[in-house]
Amino acid sequence: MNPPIQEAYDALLEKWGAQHWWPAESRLEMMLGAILTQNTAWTNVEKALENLKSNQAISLPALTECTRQQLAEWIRPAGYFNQKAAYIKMMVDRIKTAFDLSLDHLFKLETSDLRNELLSWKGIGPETADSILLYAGGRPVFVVDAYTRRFLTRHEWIDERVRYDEIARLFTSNLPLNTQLFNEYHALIVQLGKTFCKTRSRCEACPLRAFLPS
DNA sequence: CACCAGGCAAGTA
DNA sequence: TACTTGCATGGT
Repeated sequence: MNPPIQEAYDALLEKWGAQHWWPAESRLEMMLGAILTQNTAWTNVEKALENLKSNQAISLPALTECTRQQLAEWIRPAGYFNQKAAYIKMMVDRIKTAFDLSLDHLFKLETSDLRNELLSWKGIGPETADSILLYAGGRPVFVVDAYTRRFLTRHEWIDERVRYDEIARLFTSNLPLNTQLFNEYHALIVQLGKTFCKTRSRCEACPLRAFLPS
């Protein structure tokens, strides 16, 4: 079947309006948040980012100079702090050696080259890479996360074992290739996931209830 | 108490 | 390729 991708977006936007993501003041903060929020509640990420801000640590030079142990302490509330501190350190090292410690240089890469570059960094998988491409790079790339997969399977628009890239293609092939549209759609899916779709029960207030299977 | 949250890497078969 | 496990905090 051909899922009502555009109609679902219209219903979500009607319900909640524009979300204006990503909640970050800079590309670097966005990238840090993308790593910190992996399998982690955003409220915990906010605490970690506050720690970094109060220590003036959201800058490439500061992240280069601090120790991995110090960084791990700052981001402790976000969980997996040893792994994530190592990932952030490796990211900054790579930006230093290959891009002169400049995000401007990094983001000059063409989209598919930039995606491959990000995916080559340990700790950056498809969702994190695509989040950075969309929300820090402004590229028309669709982000697929656990909420996206859940709402699609609940509505029986995909089988449970469909791969990441195929889910992304479901959106990119049924919508205009527009960065702002993909930005809002992903943000609205997260809003949906945080609010509904937590149980299998039908909810009267769900903006997508009209699309649920009978 | 158990379960979950805006994943990913590494190991095994 | 398909599955399993470790990583860790804070809220419900």
